[in-house]
Amino acid sequence: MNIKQLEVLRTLLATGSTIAAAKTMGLSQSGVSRMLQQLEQDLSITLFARDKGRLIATPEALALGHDAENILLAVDRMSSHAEDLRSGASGPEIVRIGLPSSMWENFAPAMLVDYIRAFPGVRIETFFESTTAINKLVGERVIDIGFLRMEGETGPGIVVDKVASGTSVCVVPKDHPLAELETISAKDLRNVPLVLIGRQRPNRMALDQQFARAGVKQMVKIETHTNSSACAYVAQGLGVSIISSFYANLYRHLPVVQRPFVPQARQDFGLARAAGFPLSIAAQALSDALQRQIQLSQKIE
Amino acid sequence: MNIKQLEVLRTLLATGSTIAAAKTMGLSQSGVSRMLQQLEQDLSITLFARDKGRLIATPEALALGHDAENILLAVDRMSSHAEDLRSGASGPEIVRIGLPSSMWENFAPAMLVDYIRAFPGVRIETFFESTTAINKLVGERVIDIGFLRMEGETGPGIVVDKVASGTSVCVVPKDHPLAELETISAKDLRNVPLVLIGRQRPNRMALDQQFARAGVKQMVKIETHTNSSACAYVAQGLGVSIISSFYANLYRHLPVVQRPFVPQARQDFGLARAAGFPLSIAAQALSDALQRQIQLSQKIE
DNA sequence: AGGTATATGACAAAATCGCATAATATTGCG
DNA sequence: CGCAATATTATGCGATTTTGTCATATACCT
Repeated sequence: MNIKQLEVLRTLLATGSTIAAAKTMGLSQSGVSRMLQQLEQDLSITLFARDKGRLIATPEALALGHDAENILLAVDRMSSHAEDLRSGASGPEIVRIGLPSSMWENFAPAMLVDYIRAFPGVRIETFFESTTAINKLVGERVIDIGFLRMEGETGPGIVVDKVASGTSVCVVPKDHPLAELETISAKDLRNVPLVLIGRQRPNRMALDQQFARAGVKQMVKIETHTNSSACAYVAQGLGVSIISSFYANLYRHLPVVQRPFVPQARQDFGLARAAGFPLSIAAQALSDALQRQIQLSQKIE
Repeated sequence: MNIKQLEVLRTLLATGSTIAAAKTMGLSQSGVSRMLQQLEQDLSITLFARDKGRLIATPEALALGHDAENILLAVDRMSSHAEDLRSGASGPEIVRIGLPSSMWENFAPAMLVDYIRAFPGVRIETFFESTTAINKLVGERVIDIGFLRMEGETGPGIVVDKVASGTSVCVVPKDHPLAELETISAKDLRNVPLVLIGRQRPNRMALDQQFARAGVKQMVKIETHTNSSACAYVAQGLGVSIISSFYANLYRHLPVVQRPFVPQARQDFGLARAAGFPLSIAAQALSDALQRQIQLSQKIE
């Protein structure tokens, strides 16, 4: 598979014939025909039916044509990006911080109130993203410092300092029968509607295995991808969820309670920055403010 | 530029040398070296500095390496998609919906409570993403339906039906002097700390121009990228923000008020789905539940 | 019969790739 | 300090593969 072949697929879908596609692409008709055949061979799938000497797009062609479009758009973006980098642009000094989406309502505002008191002139940019995205954006120097879950591997050229930890807890509505238990295990969740996050992520797979070992089939009602939405769904009675106590502590204001989910898994959280690039004074101070806010948010009342 | 070259870039960033990259990729060292040179020539940019006979990644390499990764991931997805199409694989039916991050706390849970009452057996997956990301994910068939701002262009092969609208409002803390005004204009925001979103997006650029035309320099204290964090920052007294009334209505529970920001811009919001693929009954019902929840959220009390 | 469209044989040009080697730098040891 | 060993990138060269065109065969429709 190569980029020219994907352009052929896109153009064939748009024009309907090899002759028209050839004209559009500045190639010979036979060249287009060969490239189509080569792409079909590479993908081991028939993209166009040959019906009485004419090409008819198969449903597979339509489906994969979209994938091809995505690839070609990504290629265009890369080319544009390269051009932007060549021409260069710069702005005033700011500090850019990446945080999980769970932190926008209370944690981040409180942290910034604290920070801005001491650094009134600094301009802040906040990104609420997933751990994976923050990892990437720190590596790309789009973000100066980023709070993320430590899940083993970070990108190349990134340093992560551990700043917090948590353990797995089950979050249930305040008035739920399960709220009366001291601890909750997979066995307690038989036939209980679940709201789960992190599908296909390592911690989620470990959780799935805990259920499997307990011989309990998960009754997943809602999959989502943020701790915040999981807590909100629990508060609304849509099910119970299993997340880290670190995040659960950020949602004490919701009508939910948390119980240790046994056996408990541990989660570590860190602050990521690019290796080899010392933080500016402003950025280091924001890092300090973040850690003060972590202390406050995890304090047991 | 070709796919093999992008793999070379990715592998070089990961391994640091042509010898290691060659080993990883099953190529010769000289082949890797040539492909890197060819890619640099194609992009007209230096990706690696040659420092004493060794390659040192430039910032450009790190930035473009992310683009390359996106392309390669898209290629992998296409290959996997082709394989799925060949094998005719299918799983349990679920509905996957994309929503802005602003909706996780109240809107989404309420919508799902409503929906699940009528469709108890359907499994839901929620993605809280930006308009751009939702656009992409709908196009890639990762998301079945996605709520997004209508900003002119959607991806190819996507249909967007308008389902809501809003106007620009200034969100200020309840007890702020500006709360006493009936309407707020750029002139009223001279020397007022601002919390703004959507930097480099079209609507934000239009807003910037409004300030420029009024001769008012923006005192941007915080840049962020979600309506929810903007409202939270305003509630904490970190500044005032200008967002759509549609989103402001989702945060009436915060100690903030909204005033028309004049001259008022209008925003349209739509529900996106893939063109040519009719929604399943379950997906259509979720679309209906979303629109009912929109009616409820925008009701004036 | 003429027009339209795709597929294929033959061939040339371009690109890819590996081998061998040159050039440069670092490291360890006497 | 000098030298050998090792590590790394870049380049000349040749073989192989891929790309792409020309000419033409084949099929279908009017």
